[in-house]
Amino acid sequence: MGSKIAVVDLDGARTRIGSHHLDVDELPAFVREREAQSRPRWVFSDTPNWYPALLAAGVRIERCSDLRLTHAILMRSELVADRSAVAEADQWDADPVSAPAAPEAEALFEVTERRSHIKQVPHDIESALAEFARQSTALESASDPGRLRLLLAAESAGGLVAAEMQAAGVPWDVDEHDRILAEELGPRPMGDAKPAKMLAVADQVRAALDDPRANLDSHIKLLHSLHSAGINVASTSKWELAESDHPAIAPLLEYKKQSRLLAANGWHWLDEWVSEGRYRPVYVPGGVVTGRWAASGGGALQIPRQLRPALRADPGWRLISADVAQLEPRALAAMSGDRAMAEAGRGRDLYSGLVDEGIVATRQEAKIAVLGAMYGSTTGDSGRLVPRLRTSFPAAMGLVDSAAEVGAAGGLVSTWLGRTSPVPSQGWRRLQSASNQFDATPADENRARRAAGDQGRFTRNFVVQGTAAEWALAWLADLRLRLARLPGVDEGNPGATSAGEVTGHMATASGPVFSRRAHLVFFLHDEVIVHAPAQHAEAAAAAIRDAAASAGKLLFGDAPVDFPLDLTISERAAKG
DNA sequence: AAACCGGGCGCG
DNA sequence: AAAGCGCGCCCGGTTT
Repeated sequence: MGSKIAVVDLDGARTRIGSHHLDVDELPAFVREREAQSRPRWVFSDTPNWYPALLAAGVRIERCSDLRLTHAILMRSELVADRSAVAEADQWDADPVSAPAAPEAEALFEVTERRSHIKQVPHDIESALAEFARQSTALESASDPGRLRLLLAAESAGGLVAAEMQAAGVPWDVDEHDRILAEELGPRPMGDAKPAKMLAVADQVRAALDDPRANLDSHIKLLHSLHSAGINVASTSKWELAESDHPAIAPLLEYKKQSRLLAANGWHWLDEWVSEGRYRPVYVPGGVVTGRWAASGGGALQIPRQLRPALRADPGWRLISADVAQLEPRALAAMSGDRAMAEAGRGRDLYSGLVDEGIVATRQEAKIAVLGAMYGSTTGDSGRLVPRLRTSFPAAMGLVDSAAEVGAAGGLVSTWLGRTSPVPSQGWRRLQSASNQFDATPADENRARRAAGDQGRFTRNFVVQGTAAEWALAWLADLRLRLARLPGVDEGNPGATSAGEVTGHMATASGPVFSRRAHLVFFLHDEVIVHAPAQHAEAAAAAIRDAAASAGKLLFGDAPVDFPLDLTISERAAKG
C-alpha cells in the first residue's frame, strides 16, 4: 500500500546505473537484490528516513552517501573552493528525521505537531539528484578531495551504524538494573513517591541541619538552609560542599547522588527506554559541531558507570567492550606529526610515558597537563604544567596554539580530514569590533577579550576533538563491515561457508538482522561494545583490533602513532 | 500552561 | 577536586 517512490542506485561514487519507480513496500526486496549483485553506494536523503524500514525487513547495506550529513560538511569545509551552490541549497541544512519514538510514545498528533516545527530535508528523487550533483561539483573543486571523500564516506557509514545500533538495541538486564536501584534507593515506591532509602537519608540531612522543613530539591532553598546552619558555601555543588565537614554534608551528598540516579536512570527511565530486554537509545550522528555524535532522548551518552553491570549479553553470547586509551592526544600527535609525543604513547599508557620520560612527576600531573593543553587551561596546576609540554612536544603544542590563535582572531580551523569550525556568531564579531572603536570602554574591551579567549579555546579543542571523532568514525565504519563478514551462530570459520548461506554479503542476512551475527550495540566517542555469539567472541575482538589499526593507517598513513585498545570479553559490561 | 533559563551532574 | 573542551537531561524557578 506504499506510495510510489523513485530509487537511484549508483555504481561507485559517480555513475548512475539505474533509476526505478516502485512502491515503498517493494523497496526492501529491490535493495536486497541490488546489494547482492553489485553492492552499490546507495544515496539517501537522510538515512533515518529509509534505513530502519530496510533493517526491519532484514536488509542491510554495505555503503551509502547520506546527503544531509554530507551537505553539512561540504557547506562549511575550507577545503572546498566553491561552496556557494551547496551553501545556497539551504533546505538541505536541516535536522535529521526523528528516529522512532520511545516505546511509550506520545499521542500521535503531538509527534506530528512537533515534527512540523522541525526543518527536514526533502526526500523526493529530483531534489536528491540535484543536491547530489551540487555536492559532486563542490567535491571536485576541493583542494584535497581524497580527504574529504574519506570524511564523507565515514560520516555516512556512521549514519548506517547509528540506525543499525538502534535497531539491534543494547542487551539490557532489567532485573539487574532494578537490583541496583533497590540497593541504592530502596524498593520501587508506588507512583511518584520517593523511595524509602532516599527519605531516610533526607531525614538525616534535616536532622543534622536542625531544619525539619529543609527542601533538598531546590538549590535556592537548600542554599538558604545551609547558610542558616552556618555552612558558608556559594553554591550547592558537590565539590564545594565537600569542603565542609559539617555532619549534614555526607548525607546530603548521598541524597544528591540518589536523586540523580532516580531522576536520570530510575524506574521511569527503565519503563520508557527498555523493552523486551533491549535499550534503544536515539543517536544523532554529526550532532556535535566537532563531528562527534550527540544523542536525543534516553541519554545514550550519559549512562552512568554505576549501571554498566545491567548491560548483559544474551545466553550463549558475549559482550566485547573496547576503548581507546587517550584517543585525543594520540590524534593530536598524529596530525601534528609530533614524533616525541607519538613515542611517549607508543605501546603504553601515554600519561605514564610522560612520567617515564621525565617530563612530569606523576601520571596525574601528566593527565592534567595534556588535558590542559588541549582545552586551553591557563590557571592552577594545569597552567603551571602545560609549558613543560611546549618544550617536549613543540609540534603538537604548535598545532593547538595556532588553532587557538586563529580562533581568537575570528578565523576558522579544520580537522585532519577537512571538517571546518562554524563561523563565529554575529554577536561575537560585533563585540570584537566594538572593542576596537575609539570610544570603547574598559568593560567593552574586557568582554571582547574574554569572548576571544573562549573562541580560541573552542577552536583549539575543535581540531583535536574533531580529528579524534574522525578516527573513531573510521574505526566504526571498518568494524561494521568486518563484523558483518564474521560467521553467524553455529557457523564455522570465515571462508568455510555452509550450503545456502554466503558470508560476506550483508544482503544475505535474513530474518531478524542481528539475531545470528556479531554486531555493534554501543558507541561512545572512543568506546564500542559488540554483542557476539560466544563461539565468535575472539574473532569479534580481533575485528575490533584490526579495525583500530586500519583506522590509524587510513587517516595517518605510516605516522608512528598507535591507538592501543583496552578490551574485555565478558557476559556483563564491567563496572567502570 | 508552555517556553525558557541556569544550576547541577552524568558521559567522553 | 576543578581547572580548560564538547554534550543531554532533570529540576526548580521565572518569563511569557
